[in-house]
Order: sequence, then structure tokens, then C-alpha cells
Amino acid sequence: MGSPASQARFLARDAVDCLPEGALERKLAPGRALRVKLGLDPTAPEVHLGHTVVLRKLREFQDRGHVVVLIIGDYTARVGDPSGRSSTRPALSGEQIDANARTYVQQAAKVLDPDRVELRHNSEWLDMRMEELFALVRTTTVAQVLERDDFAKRHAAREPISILELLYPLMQAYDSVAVRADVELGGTDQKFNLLLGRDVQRAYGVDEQVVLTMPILVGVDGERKMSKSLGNHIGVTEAPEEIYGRTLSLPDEAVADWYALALGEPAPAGVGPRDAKHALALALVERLHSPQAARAAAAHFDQVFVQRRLPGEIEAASFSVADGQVHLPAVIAESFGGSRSDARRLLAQGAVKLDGEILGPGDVDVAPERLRDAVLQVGRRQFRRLRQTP
RNA sequence: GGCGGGGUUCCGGAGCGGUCAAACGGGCUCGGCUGUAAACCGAGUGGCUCUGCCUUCGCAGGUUCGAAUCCUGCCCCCGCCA
Repeated sequence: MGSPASQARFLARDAVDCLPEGALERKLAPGRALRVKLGLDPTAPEVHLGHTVVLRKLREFQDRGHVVVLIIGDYTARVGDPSGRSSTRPALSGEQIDANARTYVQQAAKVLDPDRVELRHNSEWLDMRMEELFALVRTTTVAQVLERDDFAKRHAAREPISILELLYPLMQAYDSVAVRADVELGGTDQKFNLLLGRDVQRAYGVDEQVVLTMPILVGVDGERKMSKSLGNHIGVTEAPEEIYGRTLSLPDEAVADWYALALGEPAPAGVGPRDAKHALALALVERLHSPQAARAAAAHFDQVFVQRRLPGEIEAASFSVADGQVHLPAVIAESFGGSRSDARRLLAQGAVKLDGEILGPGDVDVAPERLRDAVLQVGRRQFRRLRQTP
């Protein structure tokens, strides 16, 4: 496993910050298992590639014998929305939080070793008396919290900042006190919160944590941070073809980044951007599913998008007949989602094909014989095999 | 508590009595070109039994032949002052 110094070098090699200087090495020196903390937001149960950047780093700690402490922010979730801006996010119920946490851990297991995880809920310690809360908030001043970049900007722009929001970093910091975190991981956007954890730990007379921040992975749009709400994410449990295809839609400029962050290895040298991207897509599906699934996804992609042929497996959809006719917008809407009006627009734009033949705006009521066992296609990538409901 | 500014279709943001399902931009979808990349070009983007009909402009009433636009009440948001 190497000396503390070389271990520390390895663990910090692709981090943005590892603070303070030399602290990780000092923590590692005694040779005991470190407690490496990551807080989870139980409101968003879908784990995507962006999360795996940090998860992968946690895995590296695990593989060196350290313990990962996952903290479910159940108490903070119950308090409500931290951003204060998107006003009404309903506070989650206990069962909902538990269910989310379970699926989260399940998904995280695609990267983490579940046997070396300590799972905690912050309601264990945050449900405190006010007197204790006062002790906590006394550790920090408003000026300190307003140092945080987004608060500073919003404050300067005279945008609202709720007191509750100001409190969140403190709650997160207290989590570190409660679990005696040796290291806390997060994206670079978490740097402030993680550092505050040190201050608060010091105030409580607890050994201060090392702060390790990882770069933020951009989404498939290649621009903004990967996030579910922006719709530019790839979930770790998505279907192989989906992961493969969406990876290929990534802008070239982001490919090197994805190699480094999502895969944790450098992009292959001397390979063209297109081939590098295919290799990336293949590797991602291998990681998240299996080598076989990756090969199948690549074959599927080649078949459907390169050769523009039908995929090997096509989902079935049913249609029903009324007065000897089938209302096609209804079939499209039911098969692919969206409204019937949407379906009509697609028809008008020549986006709908029936067994390869482009349909037009006039193809609204269709004879059932034309649809029976035919393949309905919308756009380039959506297919359904039509079956008549008996 | 006082003063002022706001709440419009996914988002931002026009509109300020009819020509408004509502400009423009972003996003998204579809088509073209391609490497399902970028860039670029074109179209679309409330719903429906679709040459028309129905429901939308914070909520509830009202004025009017007609309201997102005017009036009244209510709710919510923001800033400044205290």
C-alpha cells in the first residue's frame, strides 16, 4: 500500500483541493482506518455519473482499508428546501426518505464496496435542543458564512437569502463533528462547506477533517454541471444502450474531462475524437453494467444510428380500432408519451415512420391493416412494434 | 410599521382594452448536414373529436359587446426606510 506519503499523493492526485497541505499524510501516518465522510441529499434518489466522481474517490479510500461514512441528510431534508428560491418543495416523509436512501445506497454500490460503508442519518444528532443549536451557531459569524461565493453573489445582487440557508452549512459541519470525520469529500462547489466543517470541529475540540474536493463533471451538454434537474445527466442504472448513446452525444471538448473524472483514467493518446468517444462509451457501460452489455450496446448503436436499421429488440405497443379506423395521434401519444397535439405536429414534420415509410399530416385515421405488426418510428431513435389489442 | 417594485405559457422576459395561445431570447423536440460531436440552416413548442373548438397570463369577484391588459378584495414575492 506504500508509505503514508505515497498513499496521500495517490489519493489526492486528481483532486482539486486537498487541504490543508500535508494533512492527509499526517492522518494516514498512524496506519489506522480513516473515516471518510460523504453527505447525501435524500431528495434526489437518482445517482448519476456526476456523483460517481466522488464515489470513485471514496472507493479508492475503501480499497486502502478506510471506512466510508455515508450520511443520509434525512433531518435536513425534512426541514425543507435549502435554496429558498424554488419555494415549495414539499418536505419529505420519513418513509420516503428511507426509500430514497435505500435506492441511493443500492446505486452507489455500482461504485462503492457496500461492505465497507457505515450508513448514518443526521436526524440521529441534529434533532437537538435549542440550547445545543445555540452552541453550534455560536461557532460561526454571519460574515464568515457570507464569504461563501454564492451567498456573496446573491447578497451583492440583493437577492434573498433565508436564515435557513445560512444554517445549512452549519448543520453539515456538525455532521462532521458527530461522526468524527477524518476526511470529507465533495465537489469543488462544496469547498466552503467542507472547510467550515473544520472550523466547527475545532470549536468542538474534535480532530479536524481533511478537505478533499473533486472536479465537477459536466453534463452531456458539455457545458453545465451534470444534474438531474438540468436533464443533462446519465444515471448509473440506465439501460446500456442509453448510456452508450448519450455518451456519444457528448461534445468532443468534454471527452478528456469525462475520461479523467468518470473513468479515472487518461484519454487514449493518438486516437481520433470519435473513436475516443466510442471507447469512453464502451468503458462506461462496462463499468456500470458488464462487458457483454457494453458490446451489445455498441452493436445496437451501430445498427440503429450508423446503419439506420431497426434495432434488434423493439418494445411492443398496442393500438385499438374504432369504427374500422385507428386514430394515429392517439397511438403515438400513448406509445411515446406526449400529447396528441404533439403527435400531430410530429406527423406534420415528417418525423413519424411506419415500416420505414414517412407519414404526413394527413395520416390521422389509418386502417388497422397498415398498423398490425408494423414498426412505428418517431424521430431517429424511438421504435415500437404495434400490436392490436384483442 | 412606512414607501416603492413585482407575480405572464418549461425558464428568462415583452405585452398594458380587440388583430393574444400571447413578441423576443434560452432550453427542448423534429428535419437537413454529420461522427446521434460542434458549428450552421429550417420547422415546431397549451389541449382537443383541429380550416374549428376548449382551457391558460397569482386567486376571487366586477366593469365591458370584448380583459393578460381597467376596477375591487385577497394571497404571495422583492427592495428601501424604521
